[in-house]
Amino acid sequence: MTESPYQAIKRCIADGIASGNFVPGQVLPSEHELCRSFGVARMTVNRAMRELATENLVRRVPGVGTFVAEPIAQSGLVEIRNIADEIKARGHTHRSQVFALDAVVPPGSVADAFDLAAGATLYHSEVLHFENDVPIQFEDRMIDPVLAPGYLQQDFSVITPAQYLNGIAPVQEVEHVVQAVTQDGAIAKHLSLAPGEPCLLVTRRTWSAGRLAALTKLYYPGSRFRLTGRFIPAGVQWPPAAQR
Amino acid sequence: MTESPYQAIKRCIADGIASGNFVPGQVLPSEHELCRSFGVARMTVNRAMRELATENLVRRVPGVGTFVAEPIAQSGLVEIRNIADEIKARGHTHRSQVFALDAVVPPGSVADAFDLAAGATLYHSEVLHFENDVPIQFEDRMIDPVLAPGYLQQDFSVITPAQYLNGIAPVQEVEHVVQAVTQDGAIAKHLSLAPGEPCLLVTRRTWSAGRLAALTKLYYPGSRFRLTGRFIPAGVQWPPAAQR
DNA sequence: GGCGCGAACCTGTCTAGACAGCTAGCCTAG
DNA sequence: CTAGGCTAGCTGTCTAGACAGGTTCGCGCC
Repeated sequence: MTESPYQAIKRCIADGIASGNFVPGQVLPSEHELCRSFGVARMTVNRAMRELATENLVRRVPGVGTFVAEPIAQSGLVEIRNIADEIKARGHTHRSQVFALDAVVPPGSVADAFDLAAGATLYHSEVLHFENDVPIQFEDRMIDPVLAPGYLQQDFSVITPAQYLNGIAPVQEVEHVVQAVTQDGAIAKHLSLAPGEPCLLVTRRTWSAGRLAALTKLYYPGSRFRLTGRFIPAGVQWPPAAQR
Repeated sequence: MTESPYQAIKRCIADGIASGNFVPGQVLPSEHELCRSFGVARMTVNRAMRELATENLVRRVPGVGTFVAEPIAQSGLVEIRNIADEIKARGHTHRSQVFALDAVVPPGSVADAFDLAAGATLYHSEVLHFENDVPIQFEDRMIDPVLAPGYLQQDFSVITPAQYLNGIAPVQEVEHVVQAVTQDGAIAKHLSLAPGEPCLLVTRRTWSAGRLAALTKLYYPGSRFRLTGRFIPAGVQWPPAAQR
């Protein structure tokens, strides 16, 4: 799969932003300069930059120039996307650190949710995700061993839990509960939360093969994170467009 | 604000799809034909169609043609439900109090989002909703007067803005941005927030007739509120490759 | 010193033509 | 009748040049 020139330009700029060669707010070379650098027509450069702008990687100001956009982390509310993929899609680097990976006997309420016999164990993991070395998500996951027997043998600093699970147990149904909370203790420390800084807590339940598969708590720093969701209601129909 | 040719072509096709003139799966005119119809160069048509493709309104198959996309089936995590209905569904009583209902000249950023001429006004409302006399949501809404001409004449202590709007302007697309924030001032007072208590801020943008219809900020007290959503992932996208 | 004007530069958009890769359908040779 | 090739049509991409509208900044005039 060979890369077309405009894609090469796009990737080049995106890489420069991801690697920190271009700093947020910095002015980028003008289209004219890029034409000369890459030896292509302006329309080709224009398309690359225009697409970067619609992806919110750069901001363009007519008459002034093109600037590296201030990063605003955001994540899909509706879909379950891999946080690593999302970060990479923004042209940033992803890294994760594993704090726990073990089998535990869950508290009664959790055991009930999983319809678990008393004394049975669940697999449990705690992973902190970084975007450009800034902590962005702390993930606390309980998972049914039956559906993910090899869970404890994974290296979650290489593959994310979501990636691994998606491969072996397709998600059938998902429920999200979103709350605004404050945190102290370990989670606040991991996410570098200022005292009293609000924190988004997303509690996600996923069902697979008709049974509860995982119970995940995702903590996001309130000041550096947004959840977004977009959807199109089914069956919309429009009266003829209003003239202006 | 005058519309550029490629935008006119885009809107024309999009309106055709929205109005049902074009049926999902139907072949659209080729770029060549559109060139002749609109009297423009192929690059102009190409840009319009390419953007429609990235917006998932149409699907393009090289060597074959351009087709109206099948509507994306996904139920909203955050559907637009009426807060009054939700509260009543819980068996509680709903009451609301109107703090503002007026026409305002919005700040520049908001005017831009609405694609508004300078100095033009938007309708604006501020309503506080109570569940069993406990404040549960503060709603700050900006809305395009064109789409809701009678907005200012409504009594929003009787009918909620969402109820009214749903009746006159069906929603085409919705975007939610969820953040955890802290508030002070009027909103904190309305919601009886304790100092430093986190607060869920949902910024909702709704599109109707292909244009931004409303920009709504919903504030929920973090300690007394949860946002929940459930959805079933869309199984298969499209079957073009799966065919043979 | 202050003001206004113009030059230089930037992005946004459009044009007319070109080539490449792909597909579907027809048409011919075996 | 079938297999293979040919062709017409489609999208994807690129070019070289053009104009429009906005901003920045310096220079000259008052």
